[in-house]
Amino acid sequence: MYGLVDCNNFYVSCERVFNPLLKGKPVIVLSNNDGCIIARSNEAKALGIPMGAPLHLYKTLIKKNKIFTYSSNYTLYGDMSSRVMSALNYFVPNIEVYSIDEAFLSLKKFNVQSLQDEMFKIREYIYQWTGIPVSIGIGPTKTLAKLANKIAKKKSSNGVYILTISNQLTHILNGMNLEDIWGVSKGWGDRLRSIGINNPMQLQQANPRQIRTLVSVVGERIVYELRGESCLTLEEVVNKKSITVSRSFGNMINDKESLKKALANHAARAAEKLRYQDSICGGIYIFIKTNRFREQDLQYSNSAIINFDELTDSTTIIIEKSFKLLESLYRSKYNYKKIGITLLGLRQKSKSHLDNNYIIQGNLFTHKKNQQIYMSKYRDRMKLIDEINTKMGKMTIFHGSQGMIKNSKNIQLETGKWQMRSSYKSPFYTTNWDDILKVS
DNA sequence: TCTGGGGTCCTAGGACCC
DNA sequence: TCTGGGGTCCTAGGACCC
Repeated sequence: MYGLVDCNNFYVSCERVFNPLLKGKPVIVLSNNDGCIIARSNEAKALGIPMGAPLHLYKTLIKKNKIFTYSSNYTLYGDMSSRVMSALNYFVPNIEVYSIDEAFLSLKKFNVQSLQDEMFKIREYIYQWTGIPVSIGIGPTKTLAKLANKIAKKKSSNGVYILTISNQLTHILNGMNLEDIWGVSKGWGDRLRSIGINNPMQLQQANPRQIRTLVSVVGERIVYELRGESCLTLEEVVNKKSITVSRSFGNMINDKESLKKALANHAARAAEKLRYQDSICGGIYIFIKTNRFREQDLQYSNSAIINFDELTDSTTIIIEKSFKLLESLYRSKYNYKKIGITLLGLRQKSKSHLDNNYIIQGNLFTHKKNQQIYMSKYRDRMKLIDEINTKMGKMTIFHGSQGMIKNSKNIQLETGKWQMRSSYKSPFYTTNWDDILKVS
């Protein structure tokens, strides 16, 4: 079973820890520059304030109802987040920190009978230790755990809900909207409805292949996950694959020097984050934008990428290269609202010794029309492939020509274990070789 | 007048290789 | 000289998430 722990109204709850008078009162937290409303207490939600709403549209409502309003304090929220996560980790050894306020749990080692009591206990302790209230949803797949969490948030559940494959699930899926399912947006919901799939139950019963043609392998996975067949595994790896720092300006900016100043700051912050996770980057991406909400203004949005000759974590180099890109993007006739930088091609610094440990290069599994797995090119792979296929039994994992092997990195011998990157072409995949053997 | 910031993954298609 | 089939690598753009 999987669990999903979600902090209730996280940013608001953080503010409440340090100001208990806010309990029971309507509270909202604002984005950078106090532009948008990005967190709401239940009381504020009840007053009809939507997520992400621009503040200026709700000024009168806020005044009238005496809603407590806070600028965001990300340092505080980040710190509270790590407290919650380590408290959680104390009870559950295998967790995936999914976002600042959410974590997936692997509950394989827990006794199913006592699961509910255990979860109530964990919830209680987290509140005691951190002051943050959480909801816990449990299900046989990540997608169903997500769904269970939604139900756990309702008053009648007392913060914990366990979802199993049962008539109850059928009932629940029938009564929900497609968009209540993790991974289904309004866009996909519309596409699904256009072929007569109107609720999650109908999606669960749909032909996976048909869903795939409509919304890609990602949608196909959702179908299986709703059936209780796990396609998504716990990803405990923490390192980011890209790092972005961007901000909107309070006032619009026209001159190049001010843009450079902002960009240098963002680049320095990004490089800091990069070093913090002990990585080096292979290139950068820069973008600038005018204010898209001012339709009367001339609009301009542009970006550029540069790949470095050598991987680096040096602030000076990153700033220097970002200035070069800015030169190519800057046009003096526009007023700019936003600028940002993304570091690309991240690699683990301390693991770079693995580069010498390639065992196999090239394509391993290929999906042939006759559904067979075969070896593509090199004779000396044959033995190994045979062995792998034997162990895997009936389970076939295949992939297309891309992605699986980037720089021959998909299979590495590390501390005596086979590890494998995910297969993008099969709805079932795992990143852990042990899991593959277990499944087979 | 005022509208956030930071991520991941998948697909299509071009260039190139055997 | 002509041709077919298969594989790799890379990027842009478009989805989705919190």
